Amino acid sequence: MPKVVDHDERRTEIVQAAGRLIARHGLMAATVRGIAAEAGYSSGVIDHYFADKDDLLLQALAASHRRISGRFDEVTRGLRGLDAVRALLADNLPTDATRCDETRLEVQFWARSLGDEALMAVQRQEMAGFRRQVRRHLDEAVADGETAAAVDADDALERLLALMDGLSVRAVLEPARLTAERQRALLDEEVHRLRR
Amino acid sequence: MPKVVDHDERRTEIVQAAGRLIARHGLMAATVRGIAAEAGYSSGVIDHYFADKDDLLLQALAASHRRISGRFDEVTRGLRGLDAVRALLADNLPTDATRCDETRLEVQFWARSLGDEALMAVQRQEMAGFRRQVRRHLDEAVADGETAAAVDADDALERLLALMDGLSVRAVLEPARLTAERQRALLDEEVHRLRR
Amino acid sequence: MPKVVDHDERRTEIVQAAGRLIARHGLMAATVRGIAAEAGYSSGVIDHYFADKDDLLLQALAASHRRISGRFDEVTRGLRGLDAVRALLADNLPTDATRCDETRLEVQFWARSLGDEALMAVQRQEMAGFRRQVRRHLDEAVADGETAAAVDADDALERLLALMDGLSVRAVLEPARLTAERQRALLDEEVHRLRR
Amino acid sequence: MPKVVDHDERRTEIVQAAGRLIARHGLMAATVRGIAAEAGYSSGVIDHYFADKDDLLLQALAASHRRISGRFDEVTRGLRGLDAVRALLADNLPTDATRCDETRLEVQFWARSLGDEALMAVQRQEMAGFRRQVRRHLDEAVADGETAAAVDADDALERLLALMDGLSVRAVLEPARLTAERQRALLDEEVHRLRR
DNA sequence: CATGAATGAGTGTTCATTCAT
DNA sequence: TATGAATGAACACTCATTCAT
Repeated sequence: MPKVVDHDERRTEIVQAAGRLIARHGLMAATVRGIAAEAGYSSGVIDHYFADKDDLLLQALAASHRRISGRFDEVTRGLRGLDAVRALLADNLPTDATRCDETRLEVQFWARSLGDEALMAVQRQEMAGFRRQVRRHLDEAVADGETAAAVDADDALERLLALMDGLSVRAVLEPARLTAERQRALLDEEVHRLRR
Repeated sequence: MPKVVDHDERRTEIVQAAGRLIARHGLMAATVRGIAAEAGYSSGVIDHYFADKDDLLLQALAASHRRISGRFDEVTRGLRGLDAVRALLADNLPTDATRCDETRLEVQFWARSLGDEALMAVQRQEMAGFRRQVRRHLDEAVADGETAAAVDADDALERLLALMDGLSVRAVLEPARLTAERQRALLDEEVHRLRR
Repeated sequence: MPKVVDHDERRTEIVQAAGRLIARHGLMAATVRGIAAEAGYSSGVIDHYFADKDDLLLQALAASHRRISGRFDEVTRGLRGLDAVRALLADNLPTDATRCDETRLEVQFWARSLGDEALMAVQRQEMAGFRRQVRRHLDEAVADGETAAAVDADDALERLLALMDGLSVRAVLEPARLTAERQRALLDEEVHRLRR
Repeated sequence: MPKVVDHDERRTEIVQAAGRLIARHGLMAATVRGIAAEAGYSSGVIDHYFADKDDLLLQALAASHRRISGRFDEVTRGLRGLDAVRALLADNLPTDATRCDETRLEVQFWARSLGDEALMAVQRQEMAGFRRQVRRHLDEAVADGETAAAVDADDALERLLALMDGLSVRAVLEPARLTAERQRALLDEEVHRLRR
């Protein structure tokens, strides 16, 4: 009778351990041994649950993205149009420990993607998903007549996403200068400008 | 009479080779052997010109920053206020091969800085320098009565820099979506909004 | 169930391999790769059992010293006073293959200690331990009235230890000239002179 | 017209620089670059005056031995028999900075010789020369009726040399414990015992 | 004659990977 | 299933050596 182990649960444990390490010390410091130790296992266990290290890292990225998108319904509940847009973008800013970890992890993978085509392809898919979400709510705003006539949805979307990413990266590089409140205020102001 | 070699020129040669490798394949792929080979030398040559790999990498970052700031005078020549602000920010966008390399390299060092306090300190200093430059021209704009009354210079500065960084990172991650023209148009629009 | 390996036994195995290499070809020739090969393993195995090469080398020295002091009880069993002194000193002379290796290893570490303060400190502690052992038996001899009245224990101790070291180093440098018998005879004569 | 350089003088300069480095920091730390720098030259100069590094090191050893034997006439002037023996041996003890350097260098080469047959052969020749010197004076002592009847010249010689080497190595390993006076006193006592 | 640029083999070390248990 | 022993390639770095100038 084999030992009963919840395979998925174990994978999740390890993936989260990897995520913590990447977020806190960077991809360079995220060794197989380190990740296994962080998860409370020995290094060999990685072999059971992942094809190789790249597989594990990719799953750590996917898990972070899943966690983020898992909050979408919650943060946009009852909202539509610009309010929903603002909620989505604000939720992505590194305004607390969890979101800082997410941003820091994201920046690590941005860097790695630039030298890894396969990873880049994954990243683009993930980004496209988020873009569609925001776009949908932006279209609602236009349809609802919430936005000024001069507002071009394509431009607005692109600028908002860029602002979100720019604020995110600067906030994790200089947390002292960009407090959570400041980040939100700067983003809110940008959204506010779209209103008629 | 010793072999005639311009020490600084050779350093520059190697630093640029390092820069190319970092920009194209990432810091992870930038090995001492690889950099030496890219420069056309054997690995041992690094020992002559740099204290260690970290020294070389730091100089590659510094060289990229020097190159960027070396263009400041040129791009802002004859300009002041918002025109100068726009020129500075636009010059930093990855709108051509050179600037793409600069941005890609920068993203690599962002990631590494998040796990390396010493590097982070260097990065912050460098960022502060650029910030001051932009700020100076923004203050000119305010002094010249170029900006709308409601414009807060601190907020404007922060948002512009965030937008620049966000556009930059998005552009190198998805060059097909964010053409040079698009980047500049989005930035220009943001600057334009500051005007009275 | 993990692969069953006696961790300490494996360490000992590698430490002994290191000891052999050091004794036979010197510290300079004792590379990590060479030691691992001598032990019958690949180079990476060192990483499992030792913090670094210095740790391994230090353990090789400590093991040699432990081996030597492990014989103390045996060689002095039933002896006291000058007989015990002679037994201790004679046991340290390079009079057989094992003791030659021990002496050759010791000379390697003498040399290294002269350029390495940390190692020197370790060496001095170890030497002090042996000195105390001999001293204890010398004091017995004095207390038992075994020694001549003119004998100063401090001087006798120092001269005996110096003679032992001098014979040892000469014997490994010129094994043909200083046979085991000769070494013992020279030492015995020196001990004999202490008697009343 | 070629630059006029005293070839031998330059060699001597470099050899002495090597000797200083070996004595102070050990053979391991005596790099070609370091030796050249200590001598005030660039590393390439070694190539002009020495076949290779081993050649240079060997000459550093030879120079130290020449220096020592160069003092023989002086220290034995007007002396014969046991007085000359004592003078020769005492002159070899590490009783001042110069002689400490000589001893420290010697210990380095003892260690290296144990793993290098060619060097060992050289060392044995050098040691034989010193041995003959001491032996000659010891024979004088016997011929002069200076020694006790029971004294065997072979044994006495061997023990004196061993004592000298043992005191030397212990003195450089623990300079605080074995002062110059102590070394000389211990040696004198041993010589004294030979007298009738 | 002297320099120091350049080489490349060798070093200690790290680490993803494999696999017997 | 989980361990951690073992591997071996890759890494940064050191250094004796060569040689154009």
